[in-house]
Amino acid sequence: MNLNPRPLDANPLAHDRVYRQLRSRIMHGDLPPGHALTLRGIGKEYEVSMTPAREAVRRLAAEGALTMSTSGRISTPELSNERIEELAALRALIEVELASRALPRAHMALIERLQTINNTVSEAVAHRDAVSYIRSNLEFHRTLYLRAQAPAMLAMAETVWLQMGPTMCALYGRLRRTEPPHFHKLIIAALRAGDEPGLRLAVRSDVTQGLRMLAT
Amino acid sequence: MNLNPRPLDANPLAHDRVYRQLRSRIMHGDLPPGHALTLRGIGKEYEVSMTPAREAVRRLAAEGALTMSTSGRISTPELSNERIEELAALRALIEVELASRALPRAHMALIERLQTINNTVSEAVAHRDAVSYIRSNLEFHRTLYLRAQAPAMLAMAETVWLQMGPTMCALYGRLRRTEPPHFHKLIIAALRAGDEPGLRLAVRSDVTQGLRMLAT
DNA sequence: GAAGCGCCATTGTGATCACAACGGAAACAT
DNA sequence: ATGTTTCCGTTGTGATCACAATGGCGCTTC
Repeated sequence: MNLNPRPLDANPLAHDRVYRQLRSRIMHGDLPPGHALTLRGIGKEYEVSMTPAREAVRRLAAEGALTMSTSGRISTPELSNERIEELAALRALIEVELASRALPRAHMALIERLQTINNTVSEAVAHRDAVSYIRSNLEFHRTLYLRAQAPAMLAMAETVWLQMGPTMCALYGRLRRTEPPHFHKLIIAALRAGDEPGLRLAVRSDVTQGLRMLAT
Repeated sequence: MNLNPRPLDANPLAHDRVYRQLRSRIMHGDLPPGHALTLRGIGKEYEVSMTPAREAVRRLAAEGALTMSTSGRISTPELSNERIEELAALRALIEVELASRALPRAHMALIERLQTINNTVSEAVAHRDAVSYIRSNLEFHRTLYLRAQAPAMLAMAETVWLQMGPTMCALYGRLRRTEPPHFHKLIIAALRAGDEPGLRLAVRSDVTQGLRMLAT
């Protein structure tokens, strides 16, 4: 019998560890757009050789989280306004569907968890903590969408988040206003009421609102 | 001045060449679901070492075109019915949007090209040529969506096609009926008439029709 | 005949190295 | 001062190798 020789939650593979840590940094806005990376630099930072670093970079590049110049140089993407609009439209399409699918499965415990996460979002906004804001905002959305039981769709949504990570970094770095997350409250209210059209509108508004700030 | 030392359309990089050829084979249904691949086998087939083969495989795995077992074994994905339903829903969401964005830019030359491609689709169906059918069907959709000028959305749509490639292979391999592509004609008619709601419905129907056949 | 067991060829992983191309800066010329 | 050229350090690419884990196959046993 297979006595679980590998603890699935603690994968020791180097390339996977590098991938996950880099991905987290990019998605959460640690790296500004156009930031250059090198395979040897990544390898040194995570104490691995070039090989796993290359695999992690290649994987992230395939997801659009990193771009490679024609000569192979690695950097975070600098998105054009047209591409930002596209990604926002994709967020709206996919996340509205995910929210809609999560609605019938949303019970009280989930709504309370969202409430708690949203308090963290509010605190982050009040303290002008950009990193904490991005992280808790994504956690809010992911917690809701996990209930949709649609892993392929969720993966697509996360890919879009990943691509927008550096741009979000640049945005919230120069953002000074402190606004409470109004649309999150609408989302929670629609969930409580079981109001599907209202939920779709609230999610769409929340996603689109971010776009307006990104338009340069 | 830079005298274009590298012809961009003839990239000699080995890993990219392997990636493109494998991707094409997968998307066009050359490989059945669950088909196993090995790095050394790929390297031998394309006359490269394991390193470029690994990069190509890693990239395809990141796009969902290949799956890797916990021990790293490589194979084409065997999709569950739930995942097929998800992917079909994603196709509907994204492709309807792409078609809608292409509509205002669709001029007569494009419609005639679609007509020509659709004739090839019909011939493939009549001859029960599964490979030709999948290829020309994808070309039909891609030709339309290219007009949307939305590369990020098109990339997402192609990623979904890629994930469904092996499943389509299994489906059309055992499909015996010969049906003319009815919804393609509706799409062309809606394009001619500038009928946006009709176009959305036709694209959604065309995508969903495939799902019904895939449901086991 | 079927289930359990052990062995070994096969496979992915990661490190290292040689190499060619790129990019930036310094040096030069105008 | 500006534009050009040269040059070298840096970077990605691909090949090769050692290694550990895996999984299939044949053998054993009941």
